[in-house]
Amino acid sequence: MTDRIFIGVAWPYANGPMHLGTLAGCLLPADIFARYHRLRGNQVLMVSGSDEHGTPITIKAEKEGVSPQVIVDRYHKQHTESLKKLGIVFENFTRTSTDFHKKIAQDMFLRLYEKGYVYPKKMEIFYCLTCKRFLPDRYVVGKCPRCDGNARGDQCDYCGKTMGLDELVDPRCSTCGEPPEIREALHLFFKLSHFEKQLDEWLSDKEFWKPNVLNFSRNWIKEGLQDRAISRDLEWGISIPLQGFTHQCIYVWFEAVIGYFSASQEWAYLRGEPERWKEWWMDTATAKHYYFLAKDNIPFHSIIWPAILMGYGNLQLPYDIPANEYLTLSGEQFSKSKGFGIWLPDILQRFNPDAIRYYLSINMPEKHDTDWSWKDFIAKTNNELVNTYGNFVHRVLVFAHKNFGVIPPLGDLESGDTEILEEIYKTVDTVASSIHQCHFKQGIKECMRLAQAGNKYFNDNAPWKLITDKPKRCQTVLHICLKILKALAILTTPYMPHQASQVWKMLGHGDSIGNYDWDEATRDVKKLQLPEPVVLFKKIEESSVGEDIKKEIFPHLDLQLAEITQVKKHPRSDSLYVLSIKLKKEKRKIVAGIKKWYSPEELVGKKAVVLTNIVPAVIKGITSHGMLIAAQGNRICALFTGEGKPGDHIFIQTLARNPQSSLELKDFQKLKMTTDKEGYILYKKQRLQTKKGYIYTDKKIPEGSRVI
RNA sequence: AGCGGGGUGGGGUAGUCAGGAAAACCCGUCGGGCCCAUAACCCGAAGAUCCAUGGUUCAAAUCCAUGCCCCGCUACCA
Repeated sequence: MTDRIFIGVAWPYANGPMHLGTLAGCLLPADIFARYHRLRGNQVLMVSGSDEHGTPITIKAEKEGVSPQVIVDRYHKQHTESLKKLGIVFENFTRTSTDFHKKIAQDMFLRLYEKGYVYPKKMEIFYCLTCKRFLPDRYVVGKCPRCDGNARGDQCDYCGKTMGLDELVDPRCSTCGEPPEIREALHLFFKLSHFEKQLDEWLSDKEFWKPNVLNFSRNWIKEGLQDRAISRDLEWGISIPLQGFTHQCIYVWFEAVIGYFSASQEWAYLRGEPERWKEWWMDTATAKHYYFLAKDNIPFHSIIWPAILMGYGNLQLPYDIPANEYLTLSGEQFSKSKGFGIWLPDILQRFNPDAIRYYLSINMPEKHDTDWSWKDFIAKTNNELVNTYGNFVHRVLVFAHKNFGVIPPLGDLESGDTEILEEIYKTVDTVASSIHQCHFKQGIKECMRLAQAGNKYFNDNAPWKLITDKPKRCQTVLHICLKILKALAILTTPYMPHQASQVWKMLGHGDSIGNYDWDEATRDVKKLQLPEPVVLFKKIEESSVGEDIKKEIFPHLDLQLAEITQVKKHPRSDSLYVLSIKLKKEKRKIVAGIKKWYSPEELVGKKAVVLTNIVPAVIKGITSHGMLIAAQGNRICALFTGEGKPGDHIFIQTLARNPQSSLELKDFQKLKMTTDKEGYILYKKQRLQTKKGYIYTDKKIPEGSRVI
């Protein structure tokens, strides 16, 4: 019997291009899952869309001097194109700015209001007189009353103190810099607290969830659910359909999740069967709802969205939320707002989408954060995808095409044959159950294992000898190899759909692999004419990511941002200082020869770049545990500084950090780093950075100055 | 600070929830085979006190406790 599978994918925000993390954590697992279920003959409804409302989009539009609509149109189009290239297939990928969504979001809002789950309450908010708008927390900056550090909104960046609006010292609007005033405003609150018990009960039988998702959600409830404001003073959003509130908008987190519901209805409407969505949302017996998202989004889907659905009544609740962890880049986190990451439109231009899908599948952040490293991407693509898998497909097809031209018949079986045949059947089952349980990494690994077993089988039987000695036997061996290929084509379809259909064609099928189901993987191979095979995947040249990675010593450096806490003169030298510096946790002493250029007053409190893993050196009697990095040119010396906290790592995007325990000075001196005309520090034409931004000199210095 | 994740051969990971025979996989190193294939494929070898200490057990990488060290979140970013 067929199941109905609803798949909701977290809505990518339309203020910039999508990055790899979204693909790895949300889109790809969802697509694998959906494709698998479609192959299984289940009815799949997979929806998502661009999340197009909210302040960040307004701000971006203002910066560019265009209307928000221009921004969201641009990125929605770009998102759609990226998805198409990647082969991520939705039943409906829509956007939150449609009238359709607006109407349904407002209906849902009203229904909750009518049932008493939404109620008005007064609250205090910052209002900027210059910008003429209310300011969300993150758009107010000021000083922390406790540590005097920079604080944003209701929390101090530095010491982490949370505070009320009135506690923030010297608050400023982050856009115009003017002090805002506190205004009282009437807002609408969602009565989340009302659903506490109901949610707890609903979660009680979710033992099959990923432990982190379940524990996180249960803890949230245990700590007590607070009612949340769901109205905002914005012009860019869905207006609240209530008298007295029409100047306000529905808060985006509230409105965006409703998109799952509206996108389903829109899908039904667009295909001319406007009632079909009910099969997924109201037929609670057969429909299962899955949501694919990243860990930061868990409570919205495991608490708030279910509460909305409960409040609305009679709608299907999530069945599973197999949330993923994060994908990091060279060990640092992706960030859309900081512009740090790998963007889908960019990487799709450079690499085969199936290669990207492969690497992200085998390296998926299912249980913990995983790292996208360019080096590893190249290694896995070349060694596993190209060599093991691609070459197996190729050698079999080339051999069969050259010697037979058709798929040869199966003769008498030997023991090795039955073994490999069983291996096929076993793999088909394990891949199925892996995907079924959302263990995507395991599934693709099983596919690779079968390809490897195929290689072994091919080698052991040496058909290139059999072709002259025992042609009949050779036919059987090749028949079995082609059977493996057929199974692999089906099994890898969810992971790498493009190559799968290519293999399918090369096996002599005149029709699309899309016409077949999962069980086709084990059905007999027919005598089909084989076309001329072509290569599936080409190796990635190391130069295509721009670096000679192997001899690279840059990754061995452990460069960190350090705060200088104390400056003393070196007792035995006129040019040296002894600096106390603070890293993430530890404190160190380092000796630096910058007395000529900096006074102690200038240095204390400064953030500077320090090489922390250099072998400690005794300099005129004092041991220096690290080395201050500076640029020198034309008799000027400058230190480097940048955004971030003490201990933050400094790196470049294309090389993963891999610090050695101790680095010789001469190794460091081999590296050529220079400054550019804007004062950024370059290594191999790339700027060094923290995750918060680039590293730069603290004073003007000639372009091309050596870094020492 | 609070919350979450992690520490497994030289590098990268799996295994840990439901404790049990030789700790699995990819890369790298060394040796061998093969030569159909994208200089690819196959076999073998070296290499791990599975972070530390203590505990539970006939049996611990796996369970419990404590400690050390990394990383992330606590931003309307997946």
